[in-house]
Amino acid sequence: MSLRHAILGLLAGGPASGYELTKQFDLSLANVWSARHSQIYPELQKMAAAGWVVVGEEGARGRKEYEITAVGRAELERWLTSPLPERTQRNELLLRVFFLWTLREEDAERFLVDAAARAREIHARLDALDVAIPWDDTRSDLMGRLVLEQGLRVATAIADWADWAAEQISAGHDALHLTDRSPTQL
Amino acid sequence: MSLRHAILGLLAGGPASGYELTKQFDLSLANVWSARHSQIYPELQKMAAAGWVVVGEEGARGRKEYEITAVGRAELERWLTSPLPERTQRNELLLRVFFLWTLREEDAERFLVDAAARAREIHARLDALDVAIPWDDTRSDLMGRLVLEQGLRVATAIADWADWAAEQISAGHDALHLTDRSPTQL
DNA sequence: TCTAGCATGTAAACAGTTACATGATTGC
DNA sequence: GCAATCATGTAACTGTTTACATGCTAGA
Repeated sequence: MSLRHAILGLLAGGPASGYELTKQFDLSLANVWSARHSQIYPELQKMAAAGWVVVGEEGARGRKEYEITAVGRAELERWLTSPLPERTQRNELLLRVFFLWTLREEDAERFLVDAAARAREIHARLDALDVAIPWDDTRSDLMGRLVLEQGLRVATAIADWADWAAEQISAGHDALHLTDRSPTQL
Repeated sequence: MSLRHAILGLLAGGPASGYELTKQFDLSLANVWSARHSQIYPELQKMAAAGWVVVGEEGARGRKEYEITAVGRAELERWLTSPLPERTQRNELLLRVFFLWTLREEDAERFLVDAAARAREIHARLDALDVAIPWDDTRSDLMGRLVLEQGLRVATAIADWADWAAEQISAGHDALHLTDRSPTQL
């Protein structure tokens, strides 16, 4: 599970309350990982029980500030240097593309044209973010820029692919007559 | 939820048992969606209760063959033509990159070099798949090729990004001295 | 005969989302 | 006084993984 490590990573940047962590998931981490407060609060309790974090200052309105411990830092490092799990990442866009043969050609093509538009929207949103953020030359901001750059590159790749894919489909419909289906194995 | 729609899509290609569907998730759909038999069997029961599929032939060893119904086909079409949900897709690679500033520079760089190698492995695996599959000119195989092509393009984009990112990190360490961190907002 | 693969299921645990629930404080 | 927002939690439900559990059949 990565949620606890995401929290650990955020706390490595300084102590924070569950409320503040929730906001960081909605802002900083929005494009990379998401978590609701209803998941964060219980997780912080488990992490405290495991000794990865401790409650430091308790402020107004029941505010509890969590700090990362030495054990927590060690766990964060262990996680960062352990091999990435190679589980299949689910991709609903591609799942749908796989079954696009069941639609009429024009609907399949529209799907891909929409997908291209969506990818370009995401690119534009990330571009705007990049401009809006007052990046400095800290190492943490460098990493933020690296993350954003991957977002931009992948969005571009997907937009270009979707354009190309839409063409492949329309190329089929005025040239040869393709049959409806046959069992496939990707 | 997409699992039931993935199953619907597979059954649109012809009737199949839970066992056969499980194999299709492991083979055809491996790069796009995953599901275990322990999720598939109960899901088929729910789909049958909803009238999306029916049990047709029952064969040896308790084999039950499921067929998609007209209701199921309508639901598949509805799903394919409905807007893609825009939930944050979790990305553990980028999550880790975000916290790479907590590592020593050489470890952060190694992380990215490894990420580039991983992306190239994935690319090679997909390339091999492409060659191994006896594609025909059906519409379903066309869609399979589109899916595979996106995999190749995204893998390339990530490999190139990771090379570039590793350079950005090593560029930092012999030039200016970056401070350790400061609050960031991506 | 025995092994591999066919074939189906359930249970427990974990992860994540949505909804419910409550109360304090700051600033207008 | 009231609204916004700070602040924390729990419960119910859905989705996913891992482990448990069982039995049949074809072929070597």
